[in-house]
Amino acid sequence: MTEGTLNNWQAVQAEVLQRIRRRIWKPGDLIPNEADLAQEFGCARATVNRALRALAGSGLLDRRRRAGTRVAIYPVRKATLDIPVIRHEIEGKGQRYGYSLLSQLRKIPPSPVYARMKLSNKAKLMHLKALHLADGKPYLFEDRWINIAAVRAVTKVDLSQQSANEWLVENAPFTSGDIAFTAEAADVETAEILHCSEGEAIFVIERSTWSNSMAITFVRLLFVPGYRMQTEI
Amino acid sequence: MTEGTLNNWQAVQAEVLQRIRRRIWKPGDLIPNEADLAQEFGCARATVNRALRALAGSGLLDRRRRAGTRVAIYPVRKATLDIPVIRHEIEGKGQRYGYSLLSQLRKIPPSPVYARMKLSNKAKLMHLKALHLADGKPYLFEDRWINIAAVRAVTKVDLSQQSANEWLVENAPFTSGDIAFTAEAADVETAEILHCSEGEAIFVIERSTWSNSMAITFVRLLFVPGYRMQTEI
DNA sequence: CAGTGGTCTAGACCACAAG
DNA sequence: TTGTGGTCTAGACCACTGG
Repeated sequence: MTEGTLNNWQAVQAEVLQRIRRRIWKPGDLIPNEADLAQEFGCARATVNRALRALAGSGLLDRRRRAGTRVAIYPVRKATLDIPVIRHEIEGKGQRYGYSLLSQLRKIPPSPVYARMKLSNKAKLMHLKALHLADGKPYLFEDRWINIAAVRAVTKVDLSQQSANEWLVENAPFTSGDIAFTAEAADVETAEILHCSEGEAIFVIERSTWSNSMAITFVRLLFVPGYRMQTEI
Repeated sequence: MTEGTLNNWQAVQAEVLQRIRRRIWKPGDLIPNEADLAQEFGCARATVNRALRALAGSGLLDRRRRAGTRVAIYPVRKATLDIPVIRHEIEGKGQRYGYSLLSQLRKIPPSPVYARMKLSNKAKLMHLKALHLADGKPYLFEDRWINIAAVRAVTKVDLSQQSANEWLVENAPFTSGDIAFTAEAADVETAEILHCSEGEAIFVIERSTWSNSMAITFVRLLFVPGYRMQTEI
């Protein structure tokens, strides 16, 4: 048993982690309450609280008022993905960024797009296709729909110079969104744009965003074959 | 301007968010320091601190000692993915879970696997192949390497009954790991196991975990075509 | 050097939910 | 009802880093 006091929340967190890993506290076990731990560790309850709250946030503990704190039976691991602006992602790898607007027009989208954006009325949206390049080579094909009603200013922007991605990030903050990841076979158009073969496996990110339940945009990002999205857990 | 005091951190967070969204504080702007905001909001500095810390955590603010707090120029969005135990993921959709161990043997892995696990010496590892089913249909093909030296007890477990996934979660806690997502074309073996066609686009998760820099396991999860990983942001 | 965020403390009250 | 975590407060000291 370690003697001495744990005088910061990281130390408390580390000690609790140890006890979970060494199975002193096993999955499903109820651990002592904050006040008792504070006394044992020789620190304030707020310090224990912060440590335990952090561990609960990363899925290792389950905490409920009155019921106390338990070691999670199945620690649901949480991976945090950073969704950077594409230009930054490319420049971050030390590559030269390129951008090319392929088409821009207003039209009524197919119903799957409506569904994803949770729109009901059949208004025209702005439809963009663009290609992002890394060191001059195709990197990502962007297929985007923008709800003009939600972000009128977009009609006055020259999207052949600044990508819709960046413009929206800076000018159309969203309050909620959802994101999905899939693998798809490249269709003819995608294959041509990304300089790959039809049918190749493409990593796809689909993202929708809303501002107070008003749809802003829906975008499909189709990455060049071999793309790898990576993070730490 | 809202009158009255903001007496909890969520309210402070909401107010700060408003000011960012209404562009009262623009990207790049230095915002008032914690003490000033506490006075303005009529709450303790700790309350402001917690609100701002949370916003910084979600990428909307950049905070540095002495330099102060700025509105992030490019709010790097963070998506949090839950990595559940596979059985729970399937049962959570209301489907019946099935599991089948396809093969289990000890052998020396190919060097790409060594690289991923950051192993140097050429010891034998345990190699598992297993199929997870949802309502009796193939859902996920698991191809896993386990470092026996790191988790000896695994040799005594009957992995045809309990999936390695679940056993490891409960018995081999890790301290760090990394995870990657890609799209790949199904090879012959995968196609056969997942009952799909060779060359179909497969969503793949690769995960490695370590316990204090000792490699525990490396696993490739190959999902049936059409799989969609989704989350909110 | 000095101003900023990072954290701790001791005490207090509150919100929730299990019994 | 009552024990638990959730949070706030006022004050304090510290760590970092920009000028």
